[in-house]
Amino acid sequence: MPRASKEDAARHRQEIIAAAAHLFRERGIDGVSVPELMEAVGLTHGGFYRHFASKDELVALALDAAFEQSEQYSTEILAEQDTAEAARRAYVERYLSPEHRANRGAGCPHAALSGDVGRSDRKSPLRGTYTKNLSDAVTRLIEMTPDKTPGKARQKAISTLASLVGAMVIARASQGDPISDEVLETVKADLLADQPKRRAG
Amino acid sequence: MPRASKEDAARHRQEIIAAAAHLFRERGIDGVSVPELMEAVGLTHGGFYRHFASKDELVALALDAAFEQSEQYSTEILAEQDTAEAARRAYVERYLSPEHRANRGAGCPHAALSGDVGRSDRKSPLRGTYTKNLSDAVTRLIEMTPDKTPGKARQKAISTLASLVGAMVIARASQGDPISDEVLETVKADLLADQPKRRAG
DNA sequence: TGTACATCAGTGAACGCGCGTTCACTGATGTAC
DNA sequence: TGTACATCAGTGAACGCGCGTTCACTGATGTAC
Repeated sequence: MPRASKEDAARHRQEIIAAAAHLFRERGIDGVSVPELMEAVGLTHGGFYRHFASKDELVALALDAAFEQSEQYSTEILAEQDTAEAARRAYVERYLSPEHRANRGAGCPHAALSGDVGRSDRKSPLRGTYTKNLSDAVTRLIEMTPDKTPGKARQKAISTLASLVGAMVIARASQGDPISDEVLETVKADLLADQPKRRAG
Repeated sequence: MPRASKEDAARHRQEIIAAAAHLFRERGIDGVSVPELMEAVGLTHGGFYRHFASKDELVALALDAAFEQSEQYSTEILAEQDTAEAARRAYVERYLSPEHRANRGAGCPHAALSGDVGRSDRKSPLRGTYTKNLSDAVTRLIEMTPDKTPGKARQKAISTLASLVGAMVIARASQGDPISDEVLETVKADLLADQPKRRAG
């Protein structure tokens, strides 16, 4: 299969990025090799460098793609629900579900790749991609926060994100043990409880 | 340096485990090679297999050592403080500090290694080590929870752990950007707020 | 306590392997006329 | 629209490299007498 058409080549490029976005979340960046990625889309490894200057370049693109997919997902939830409160409830419930725990490759990039990004070089382009998408994730969570007091909504969004990511990371590491389900259920109940968030009396 | 004494050999073994516990947290399990580990304690790589059957065996021992160190740390805090509430406050403040964010290698194993454990083989011995230490961490956090109602205390401990781990993982991935500090500060404030946790009425 | 010898912690070269990357090659695609 | 040729997406062998691991060797340690 020499010389694919422009459209085929463009499609291949997108397929490689999509496969990388999935596989990197599933097995970590170092856990997926260039030959594996190319095989995943039905090509051989040699052609990789017609599309990307290096694996690092693909990593940045794949991280962006993973975040974009994740953003679409939460946008859908927001559109499906009538109120911010309902959207938040639906989001938290799906986020802390056994399905999300099992489905690393299609799940939240924060839960799947924050560890890898946190270890990457301080001036790696991954950092910029990550922080930009972190801010976007917070913004989307603010839209799901009923309390629209500017500062409060942002604080609640950030705390919610931290709880979600922490719970998922812990639940995945302890998967197979009953404590894994307990973590998901407990944090879910905590996040969905009617929290007045101000002093009771 | 052929044939070290029994005591030297035993000390070397502990040094290798300690170096691994530190370096694995800092750079990830795959990010540290056997030659690097041996060099870190002043030996050459060949002698590694007089101490451990494989790198995997060391990984399990190092994970255990990391958790033990972390447990000692929280035991110290508990001993230093007069009340459970003060211990919880001190623990949360130190956990969500810029120092802990910077000091991956000596920090919480949940924040540093949950990702790696979550990706490891489902029947890897790492899993057992992880879940055992997760339960212990929850138990210690229960001791720091003022509300001693059995169920409530455990729920709060689990939620607190998820928030801490999530905040640290996100803060490390976004380190260098102002949002990293914001995450630490916001989650800290949230965890230390006087939360009645029941309906305000 | 002193001597003779076996043990084995540590050395460093070497192993097979898979990694990221390069490159000569192929031949359908895309373009110029 | 048809022909001639340049382009370049994809192939597959090959590169240097570092990985985990093995192994023949060294010589101080530890033991038996």
